[in-house]
Amino acid sequence: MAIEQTEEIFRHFEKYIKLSPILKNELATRMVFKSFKKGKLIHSADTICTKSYFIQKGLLRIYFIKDGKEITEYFSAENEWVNSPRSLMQQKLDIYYIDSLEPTDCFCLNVRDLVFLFDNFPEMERYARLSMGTAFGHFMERITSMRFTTAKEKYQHFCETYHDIHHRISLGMVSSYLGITQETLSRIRAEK
Amino acid sequence: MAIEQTEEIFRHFEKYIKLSPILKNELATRMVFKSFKKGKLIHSADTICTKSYFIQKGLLRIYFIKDGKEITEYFSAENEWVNSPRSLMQQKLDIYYIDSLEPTDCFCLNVRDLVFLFDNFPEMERYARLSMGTAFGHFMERITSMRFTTAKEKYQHFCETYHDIHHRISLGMVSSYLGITQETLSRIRAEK
DNA sequence: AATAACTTTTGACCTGGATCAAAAAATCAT
DNA sequence: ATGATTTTTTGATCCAGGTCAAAAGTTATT
Repeated sequence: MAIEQTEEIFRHFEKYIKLSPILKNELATRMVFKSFKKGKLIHSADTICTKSYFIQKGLLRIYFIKDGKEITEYFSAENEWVNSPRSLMQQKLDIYYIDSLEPTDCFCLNVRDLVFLFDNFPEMERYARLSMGTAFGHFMERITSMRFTTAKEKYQHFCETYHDIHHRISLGMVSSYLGITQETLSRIRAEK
Repeated sequence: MAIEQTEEIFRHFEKYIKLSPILKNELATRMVFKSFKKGKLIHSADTICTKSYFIQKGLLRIYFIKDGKEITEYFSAENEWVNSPRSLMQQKLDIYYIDSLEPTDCFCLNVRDLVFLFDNFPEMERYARLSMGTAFGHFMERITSMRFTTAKEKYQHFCETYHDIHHRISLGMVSSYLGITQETLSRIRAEK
């Protein structure tokens, strides 16, 4: 991959670890740049996940299907990794689908390269541990926000968490993310 | 710490990584065995968390206080690590308290030793990454179980998740964990 | 054992948000 | 552009679970 495109993702890594020139080179060699147009299915639940995507620009949705309806698990935007976590790490099937809500540019690493990097660069293990810690904190906040809060408070929390992208996402996707109905969310939005 | 007591925790590590004799020795040297009687406050929100506890036997609760009431974030029992995650990792204050719901025996590692182990044993980084992955999966399941489920289904999911300990925990603590009222939980339990 | 201090259960009532239905608005395809 | 499809809004009704209150049961203290 052209080394000039890697600045952003390297900056992301360097929030957590120092990148040696050797590791930078290994990363740049292994990452593949990919563009998806809006509405593309990037990963399906009936395949094992073999790739992890780092979003440079765009917006993806991770969802599963319950009673025939798509339920949003979460959204991912710029500077975040996206994959089907259990499927990727344990190389088995899981319930999640991933699609693009906007035209999206990604860096893509396949599972063999990930394993290589973890096996040969301890700092990659550290990066993964620390960045997962950050994600963990967000999950705990989300769990807190889902108990003991009204639908309106849930929506407000959502707008804070996804402040710069909440207006790019359709009503139905947001409502299933929050665990409320479309109708209720529509009324909440109307009332101010 | 006496090396004979470490069998269980070593077995836990070895679910994820291979332990070299050197690492075993470092762990055994640094871990301190601690016993808490029931009802002891193990960590308070007004201190920075400096220790991580691995439960050998017993039951701990992680909670925070909202509107003067204790809200259970989660429970931890045998073979699990307990700490105030963000407080421990970032050495800053966070909202969580930890107390013992039963007499509890733990292995205790302080933050300096943790840092030493992470700095000197890449396999510890890997262990942390992989075991966090497991915890992550549980959180995702919990989030799913909290949306689109009735109070009864939430309680059933709780009983499955904490199958061998759900009867050891008081009503109020369970209901705040689930985000329902005590009264509702009492009625659910009564009805069969 | 008696008293005090929690914890759980039971009852009566009320409300936030679900459900069902259909109109209005926005987006897409030819 | 024009009709077709999808998304959002609005309305009417209903019920799961919240709130408040008080009784019953448990556990701890002297």
